[in-house]
Amino acid sequence: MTRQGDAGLRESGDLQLRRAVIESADSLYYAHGFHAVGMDALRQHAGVSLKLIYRLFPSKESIVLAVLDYRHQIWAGEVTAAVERAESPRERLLAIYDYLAGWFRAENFRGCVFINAFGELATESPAVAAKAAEHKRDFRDYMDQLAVDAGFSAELGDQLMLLAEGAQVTAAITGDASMALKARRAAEMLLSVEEARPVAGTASAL
Amino acid sequence: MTRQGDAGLRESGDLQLRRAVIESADSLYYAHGFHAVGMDALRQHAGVSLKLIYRLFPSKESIVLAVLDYRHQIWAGEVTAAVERAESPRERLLAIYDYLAGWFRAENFRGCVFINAFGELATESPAVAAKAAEHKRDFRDYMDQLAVDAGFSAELGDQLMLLAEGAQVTAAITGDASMALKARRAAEMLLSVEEARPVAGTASAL
DNA sequence: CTTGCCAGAGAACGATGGTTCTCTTAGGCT
DNA sequence: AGCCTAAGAGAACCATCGTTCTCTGGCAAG
Repeated sequence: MTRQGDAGLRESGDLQLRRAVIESADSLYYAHGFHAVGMDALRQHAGVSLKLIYRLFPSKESIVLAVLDYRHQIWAGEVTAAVERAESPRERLLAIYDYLAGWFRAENFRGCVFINAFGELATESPAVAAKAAEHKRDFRDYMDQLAVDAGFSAELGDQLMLLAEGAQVTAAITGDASMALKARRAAEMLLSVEEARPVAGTASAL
Repeated sequence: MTRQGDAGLRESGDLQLRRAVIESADSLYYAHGFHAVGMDALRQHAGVSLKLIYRLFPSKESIVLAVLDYRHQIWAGEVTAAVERAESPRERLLAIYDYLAGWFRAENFRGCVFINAFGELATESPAVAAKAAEHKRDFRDYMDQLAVDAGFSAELGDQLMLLAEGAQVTAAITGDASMALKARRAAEMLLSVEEARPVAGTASAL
């Protein structure tokens, strides 16, 4: 950990530091909003110097983008894990709502960070707007794939996604965690409709 | 329009001015975000002096709250009008999605101002957070009432509301206006389920 | 031990925010 | 006509932001 020329160790140290800064930024930004958390608050919470932060990131915007990447990975990992835990194709499609129910009840729940980031930063940062759009499209594609894999239409995946998004905003704004359950029951009804009238040309034909 | 003591005329003039400022603020805040629009930009767009603005409103926050009130009235009026235009109880429940479809296609569409305001200002302004919550609860109550009036359960109203909210955020972030139609088709399926199995203790029993 | 480099702490800087103040001017009343 | 009020324009004020710079101290190499 000594020589300047030792690129390997320096790089790995930087990666650890980056992660520490990102995790600090993540919790602060999520709790208080992006504008409300200045670089000084981040420096203090992360316990590093401003100089170091600006060696790791060229600007605050790049930290925000890194946080969004970080959150996307966490979200994708946890959602995938919840789905994998489900025991039937039908339960795989409904697992998202149980995951949301647990999340909504967390005491630090403040809605979807991508929706919040879009509302707060989209006009001043096209990069943030693009990241939010990418995240939502990714989630939509995932639900579509899940639906198709279970023998339903891709459109049903879209509909399940809309219910999940609606539950997230409504739970965040009104503070009503029961929205996850309401969304789940709506999803169950949608599944029952397509089960009664199966879609042509899907995996169910195999 | 002359004397200072003429409280009546002074008041009515102030009301007109208030409305002009609120309308300017509304279009600017919606287009660019709340933080991004300073008092000077508002002064310029509204064509009035800063001094006048601060005589009409004690602070920027109060302007934001006034804008939210203004938007809520517009939303409620337009949604109600769209619902009244529908010709069957079933169509009354679905009218919201056609209204959303038209809105999403507007070139200045940037999502629900209450969701955006919540994401941007909730942490620094409890009053804004409360207004957003009030708006969403009002919409939910309205959909619940519509559902009950049409002989469905109030929970179906909640579900229709979640679909509408999901469509708003998803359309705003991804720019995909077809979300309104997807939400409508999901809503139609939910209606068909409850139609097949009517709910006890509703208006249909009368 | 001396020298030189690097990181940390925090001041400094320029921009911008919301809010207030000053100065000027126009107009109605006695 | 002359004053008094009020309004407009915009500078001033103070805080805070993101970003950069300076100063200082410690540690490794020679």
